[in-house]
Amino acid sequence: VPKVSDAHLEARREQILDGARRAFSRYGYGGATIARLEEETGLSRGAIFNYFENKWGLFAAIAERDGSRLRELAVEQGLDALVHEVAAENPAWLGVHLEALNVIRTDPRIREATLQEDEGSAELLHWIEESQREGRMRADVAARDLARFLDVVLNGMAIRVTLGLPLPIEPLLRLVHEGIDAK
Amino acid sequence: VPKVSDAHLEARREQILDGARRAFSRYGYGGATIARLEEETGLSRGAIFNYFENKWGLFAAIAERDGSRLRELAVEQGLDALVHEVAAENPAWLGVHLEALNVIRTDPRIREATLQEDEGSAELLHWIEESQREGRMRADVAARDLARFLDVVLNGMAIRVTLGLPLPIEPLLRLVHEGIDAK
Amino acid sequence: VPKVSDAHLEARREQILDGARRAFSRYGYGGATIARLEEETGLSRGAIFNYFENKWGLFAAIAERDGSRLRELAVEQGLDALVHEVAAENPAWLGVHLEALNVIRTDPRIREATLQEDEGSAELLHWIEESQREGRMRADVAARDLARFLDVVLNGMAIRVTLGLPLPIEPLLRLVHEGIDAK
Amino acid sequence: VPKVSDAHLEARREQILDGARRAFSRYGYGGATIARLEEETGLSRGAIFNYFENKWGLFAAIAERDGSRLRELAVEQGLDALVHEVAAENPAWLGVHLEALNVIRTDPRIREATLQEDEGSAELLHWIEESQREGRMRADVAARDLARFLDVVLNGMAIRVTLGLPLPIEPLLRLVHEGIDAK
DNA sequence: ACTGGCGGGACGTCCCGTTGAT
DNA sequence: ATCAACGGGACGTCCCGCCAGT
Repeated sequence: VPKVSDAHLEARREQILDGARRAFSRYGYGGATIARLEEETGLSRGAIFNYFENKWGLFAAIAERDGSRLRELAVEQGLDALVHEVAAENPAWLGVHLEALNVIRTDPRIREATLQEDEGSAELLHWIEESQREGRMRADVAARDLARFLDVVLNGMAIRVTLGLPLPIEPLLRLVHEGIDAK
Repeated sequence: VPKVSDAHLEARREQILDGARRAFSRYGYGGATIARLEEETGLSRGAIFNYFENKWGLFAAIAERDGSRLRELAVEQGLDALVHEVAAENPAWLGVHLEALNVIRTDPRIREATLQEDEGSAELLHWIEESQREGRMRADVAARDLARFLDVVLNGMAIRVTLGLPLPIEPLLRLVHEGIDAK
Repeated sequence: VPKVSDAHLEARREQILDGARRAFSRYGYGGATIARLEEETGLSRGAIFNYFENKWGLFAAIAERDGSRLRELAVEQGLDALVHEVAAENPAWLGVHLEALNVIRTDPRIREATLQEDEGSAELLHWIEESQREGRMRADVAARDLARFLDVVLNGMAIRVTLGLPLPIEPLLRLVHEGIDAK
Repeated sequence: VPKVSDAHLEARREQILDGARRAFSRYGYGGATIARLEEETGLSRGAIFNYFENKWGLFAAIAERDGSRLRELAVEQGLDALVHEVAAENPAWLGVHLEALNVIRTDPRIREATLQEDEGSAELLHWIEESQREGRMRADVAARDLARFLDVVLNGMAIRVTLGLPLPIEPLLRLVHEGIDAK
């Protein structure tokens, strides 16, 4: 018989995830010390590590969700809405997404482990293929390459947003939709 | 009185910068421990800290050079040549460029210090304006916005390259030049 | 007002002592974490600390019983039967006995507290003196010294048994008897 | 080119070994915290772990030497001299010997790793066999069993000595000799 | 009576940068 | 100019025991 309700447990878990997400986003994985995780979650190490194996387990739980959210949201609500929202809010999961890429890039062990896996979500690809069939996206470029282009743009955009640099949303979307060269 | 020639001193300094660049690129700032810097440079702590104040000073010296190289090279040799070269070589300075952005993003003190500064190089802007005047780039979008779009694309591309993910150079360049929507 | 019978309480207490004895014997005092005590007893922290002040109190309760069992059993059932039994079973209390000696030896506070006390059980001494009077043990060596010799042999034997090293029972008993028996 | 002489390095290493030996002997492996190792060696963590991989590496280096010294000294200087010396001095290596046995007994990983190895030194066995051939030790008991008997006695004696309990040297040697000497 | 969520002290380890020796 | 021994701060983790909850 658990001491507290499952709802409470779940709420605590979310509380930890939310606080840790902020900490990881703001300070990066290495910069998010346990002390900062305590501050940001409002809980002690004892509490945090009661829900997660260790710091890496906590980050992994967050990164797994947030790491692909950029592409998922593009599919769900469309490119334009995504860009508008992200640019306006600079959500913490955007920082976690970038931080996850950092860790993959710089930690030798993690790098080997994760790069084996599938690149990107298949859903983005499906969405593009469907858009091509419906005539909304150009079909003379392979869907896979369109997906990679979008990945490039979204990540590049994420960098500017998380750095707090100005992002000209409308012109950028226009360029993405049309191209930069003079006609 | 120096025992060795100035040329020797300069060579040693470059030796350190080169080795450290590899280390910072591969492991990130935090992951590049002094021990790894020693390995990669082939010199000892004493030598390294004789030329640079501390680890941060060494990184700053490298990052200052490499941080803007992406944009500079775009101006110097054109977008296409840059993309081809970067994708093929994955140069160490590319990793340093991304790592510099990481540090700016995650280290509170650095963040405040650097974001005050001018955003990006003025040279990129000049080059774009010139291209617009010469009719090679579209003029119905502000040069500043074109520059930011290029920044987005180049950084996004850098992420893929440094992660070792496939980058479809020709299609990507085509999309950048034209746009993704069906005509 | 207790909700359960005294018999139940006593049974629970024994359950805890038994499980904890196994844990202390296997892992030592420091290695027997509360988590392992929970596993081994099948009860939770709350239950354990409801019956015992703290981890040390639990160990002390066990060690007090088991610490002198070696000598007690020698008196009760004779040396030969004891050696046979111990070598065959490697009982948990044997490990606790050794672990208690360790703790006394290495914990400064415990050391001072326990070494004041009487060395060994008086019963062993009485038994030896009686054996001497009855002509079963040699009388040309002081009973106190015979007791200490037996203590040495029993502890040394305990080390081999708990380590799982082979113990040649019959030859060993023969050598001991040739030392202590009356001619 | 080393900064300091090899003699200095070797002296430092011995200084660390000596201090750590005292700490391990007095407090046991777990009780010998890094802080206590610093106190006892008079050096900092930086110095200690410059010479040894980690705490376990330091202990292993000491234990490997001291773990078998009891049997070695028995061979080298004879049983009687050994017992006299050990009882009078309670040398730190005696505590390390016992502590090594503790660790082997209680640490699951160490246990598996070490119990595979050969039991005891072959030298003790050779010495006994030679003594048997020369008529100084009884030959009607297998040398291997005599060795194990001696192991039992020496370890049991070590416990009493390290605990600070009185050890009646002459009577004890007399009893042991009546067991092992040739008639 | 019993559970287990949680706080927080202490420990081993990592690693930066100083310093004194070549 | 270069080296490597060394001091010491900070971090992640372990884990004891309290107490709120049932």
